[in-house]
Amino acid sequence: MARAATTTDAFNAVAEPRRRQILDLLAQGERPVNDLVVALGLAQPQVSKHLRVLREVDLVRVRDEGRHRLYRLNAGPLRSIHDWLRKYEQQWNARFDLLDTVLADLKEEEADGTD
Amino acid sequence: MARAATTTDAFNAVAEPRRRQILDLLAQGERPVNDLVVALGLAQPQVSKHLRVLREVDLVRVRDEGRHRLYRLNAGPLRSIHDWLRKYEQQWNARFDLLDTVLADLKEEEADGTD
DNA sequence: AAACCATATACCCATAACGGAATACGTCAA
DNA sequence: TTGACGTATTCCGTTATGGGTATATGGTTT
Repeated sequence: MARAATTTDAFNAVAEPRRRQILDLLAQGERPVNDLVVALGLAQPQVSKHLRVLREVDLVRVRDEGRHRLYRLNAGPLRSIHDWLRKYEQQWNARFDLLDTVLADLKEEEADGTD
Repeated sequence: MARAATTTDAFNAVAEPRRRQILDLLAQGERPVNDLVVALGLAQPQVSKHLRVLREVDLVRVRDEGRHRLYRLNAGPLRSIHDWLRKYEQQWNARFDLLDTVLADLKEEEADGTD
């Protein structure tokens, strides 16, 4: 088997930095493709392809306006990532390693009676 | 160019479900590889390979204990994901779509005077 | 030293990514 | 209708994935 498709879920879709940039831009409001092309400095086909991936995991929605296609953010699927991360929130400060060390030190002192 | 390596950053490392499972297991405490093998129902080499990826992005740390290698979680790098997500937290309820719709409706009514 | 246990690495395969370039499609203007 | 514009799709090449299986490495016990 190969790596899971980028369209599998939000985790995979968002692993690509350009796609995060696109979402960041769309967070400011609806935009046509060409706006994104300019803002990202990417070729238009690549942008369209990234948008397709984002559409497939429902991170963006489209609306046709004449010959333009206006993309907008749909942040909902990001919630699954946030939910998964929640259980780690208390651990990022690496406090636990520190705590371990401190506790070990205390235990030693207590055991050998050193000041 | 191909997809960014899984070892590029936490985003890519964590896109693989098995690796998230591994982190979930390690969240409960330090464990030797074989524990994970049993818990995941995966073959040992695959687990070692996933652990390598997680080590390379510093999401896990290792400690040698005789012939065992005890892996433990290092949640720090997850923070970068959380930080990126933060700007979207207020948008998950899709309230903005709703707002768009309402505003559009109001505009229409205002324009054509139809009740 | 030999046998054994725990883990890591090497090699193979099928799959798909991403960027580039060319082109197809759909809408609007003249 | 023809042409221009905005966007999507197709095809290509390079790269690396993740699982499978075999094997290497390192520590422990006898």
